[in-house]
Amino acid sequence: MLDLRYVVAHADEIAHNVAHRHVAADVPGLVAAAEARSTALVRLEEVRRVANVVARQTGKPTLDAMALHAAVPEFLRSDLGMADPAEVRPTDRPWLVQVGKALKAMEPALAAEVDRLQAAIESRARQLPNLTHPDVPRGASDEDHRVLREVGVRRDFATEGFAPLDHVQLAEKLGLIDFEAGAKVAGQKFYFLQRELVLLDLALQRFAIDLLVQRGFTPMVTPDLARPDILEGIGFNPRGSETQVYSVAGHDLCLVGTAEITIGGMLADTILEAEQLPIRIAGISHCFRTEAGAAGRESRGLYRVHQFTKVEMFVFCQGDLAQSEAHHAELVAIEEELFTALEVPYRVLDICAGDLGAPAYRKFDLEAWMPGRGAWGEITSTSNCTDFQARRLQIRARPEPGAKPKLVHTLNGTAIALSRGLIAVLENHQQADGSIAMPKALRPYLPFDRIGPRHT
RNA sequence: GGAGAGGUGGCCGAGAGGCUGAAGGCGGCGGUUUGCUAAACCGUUAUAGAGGGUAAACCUUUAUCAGGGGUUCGAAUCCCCUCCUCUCCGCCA
Repeated sequence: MLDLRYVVAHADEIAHNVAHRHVAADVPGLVAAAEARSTALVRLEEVRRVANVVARQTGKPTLDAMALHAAVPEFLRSDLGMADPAEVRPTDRPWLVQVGKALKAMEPALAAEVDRLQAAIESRARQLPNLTHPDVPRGASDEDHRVLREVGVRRDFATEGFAPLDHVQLAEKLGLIDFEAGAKVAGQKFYFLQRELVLLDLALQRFAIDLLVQRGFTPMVTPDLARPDILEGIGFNPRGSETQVYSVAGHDLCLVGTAEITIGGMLADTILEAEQLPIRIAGISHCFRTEAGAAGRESRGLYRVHQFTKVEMFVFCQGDLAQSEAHHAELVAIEEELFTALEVPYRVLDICAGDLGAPAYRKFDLEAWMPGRGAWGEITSTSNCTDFQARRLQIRARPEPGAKPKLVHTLNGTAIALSRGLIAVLENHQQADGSIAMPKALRPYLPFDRIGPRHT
């Protein structure tokens, strides 16, 4: 969520940003509603103020006729029978009660008007995405992302003398994934990991966690469910037909799509001290996604599934762009270090404005080369959300001891997703004999250095 | 799932229709005293919003005692609903 006062004061800039991001939002309507609300609110507060004065006077008179008359603004006097000071009876209890009743009767309509305008403001404000980093490329399609660099060497399978298989074929041959059983118990896009792949999955988690702990992250295993207001604070929409989020029937809970939700939520409504920051967390969770509207798209194998495990990085830092951008650069660097160590060729993308998602100020994706598809595929994503999430969640920090709290900046990034990360490792390390060599970096975590080959 | 006890300011803890945004204490901040520390004493110390003020200061004001609704001229206090926390029992990994 953006700062409403900023939006009203910079309506043109916001309108440009909305267009840049290819988002539909009614900025003029928002500004008009904000101004109308301000007027209505002043009126409502005046009525309440007078009601308080009259109630106090009824209980224990302290004002004379002139003072009581003076306490009532012009626009209310005739309605209250106080047009002239002579009509004011400051010690006449029944009279005061009548005045109090008259004031009370006015309140609901005024309050309803304020509420109506407030709702109009909020529904429009919710459509607004975060501001955008000036270097973010324009556009809204996959071709509009900027390729920042390409790292690692893609294997030349022709020279090696065999045609690479995709991970589904590899897993089939080696008995590593059972998609049919997954479909039987839970439906399409669920699966059982089996045999060595389970150990590889755990090894990748440990590998990522160990590296992150070295970098000063606190490891955590986080809840897989969260309340809807936490989801909304992070920028997810738990309701509606297009939602990516599963809700639990009979409970006010949702299955999380990422540990970003719970880690961000854990500090909701908190004021942090300067020395507590930055807080850097490495969270392990399961991730659940409905993939509504994604039917048929890149749906083979593990690429797009309803459930996977993920090691997520999350950072809370002071609400200062220089600091959050430095953390953002570090998150990308860590992602690159992980996949370099896993000997997976990748490229880094600066995601274009139209594809950022509402909370992100800037987003970098890593795409791994996936020989089985003969294409790049997204494996990680890291976003600087500046104060967009912190504002709704009310996460603040004092810039220095005793100073007024300021909204923090939040950042998130994938260390490794145990679905696409598995694809990248399996496909890039397949051998001519049908086995899969394990990257050296994982050897300390595995009781074998290759999976297969299997001869049946 | 069953039973009970609770939710008041940064924390503890009073308050049981009207000068209560809330006693008292702790903690924090400022000051006096002091060779330094400590102690003592004095003062001060919620958040969000609105209006005014060029602005910082400041002034006025609204709301907030878990949340929502109700009674009343007036609610932290009375009534209803919801949520949350804790304890015990059951079940379970």
